[in-house]
Amino acid sequence: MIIELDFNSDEALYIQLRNQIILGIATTRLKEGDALPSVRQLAESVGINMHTVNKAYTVLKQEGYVKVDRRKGAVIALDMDRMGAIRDMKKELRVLLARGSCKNISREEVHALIDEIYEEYGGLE
Amino acid sequence: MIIELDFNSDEALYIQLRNQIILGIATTRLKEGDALPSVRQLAESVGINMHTVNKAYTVLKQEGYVKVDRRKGAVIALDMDRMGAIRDMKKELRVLLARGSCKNISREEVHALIDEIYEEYGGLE
DNA sequence: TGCTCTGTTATAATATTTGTATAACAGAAG
DNA sequence: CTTCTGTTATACAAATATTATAACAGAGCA
Repeated sequence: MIIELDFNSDEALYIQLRNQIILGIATTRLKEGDALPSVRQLAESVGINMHTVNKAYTVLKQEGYVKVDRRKGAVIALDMDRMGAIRDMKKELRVLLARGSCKNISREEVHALIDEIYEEYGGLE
Repeated sequence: MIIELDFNSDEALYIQLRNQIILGIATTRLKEGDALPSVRQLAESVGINMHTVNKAYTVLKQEGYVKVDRRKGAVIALDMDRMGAIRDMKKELRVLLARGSCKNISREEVHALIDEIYEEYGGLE
């Protein structure tokens, strides 16, 4: 999987990494059981420090997207805490929708946006 | 408007402030033209430093939610950059939906969540 | 005029976060 | 026995977040 970082972004590098890997899982480019590159390997290929990659992997582990095997490295392994995930999503949606509402983005437009994104990534379903 | 901060949150205080004010606008507790408390006043009432409040106001200004008048203080004034707002929302939704998708949250469930939030705040429409 | 309120600006100090840099360790694979 | 994993322990630099004082100009008001 190709990973690209924006070094001028205000988003931390390890967060960008995390997000891209989650996107990869959602779009089935990464599947349950797939191994991620080793921290050193990915660090070198992207041009950042090993610890930054390690931090991304640690976050992914804590959030239930990968399990880390000392021999194989990080492996996609989804832990289904649906309740927690829904709670988190709702909390973030509240602010996101409020921002949209202030900018005259209607409820219908938000629904449409979501459908658009689901169609962008055919595999996201 | 009552503002409460979580000092144990991993969210920066000025971001929490920003979010609560945006929520206030979306739920019509704050309306166009309403004045926010002065930086010193709000800082004291919440128990934080003046500069932290000032930073929140500065961000709100940059993002087009308030205008700052030297005599009246910060006043709700929405600048309608719908295109920009939609672009921002879409970008954030992509990651949010991907996270949900990994946790087996369906497209329909996301739609339902959004409707739930809109109904929570009757005034958000 | 003088007092008080606004945001603004300028420093400074401190703590936390982010990212990098080396280095070493234990466990597993070959 | 070498090489690959992740993990851990430091250390350091840079940026960010928060607090702390202090002063300034403009406006409101008595």
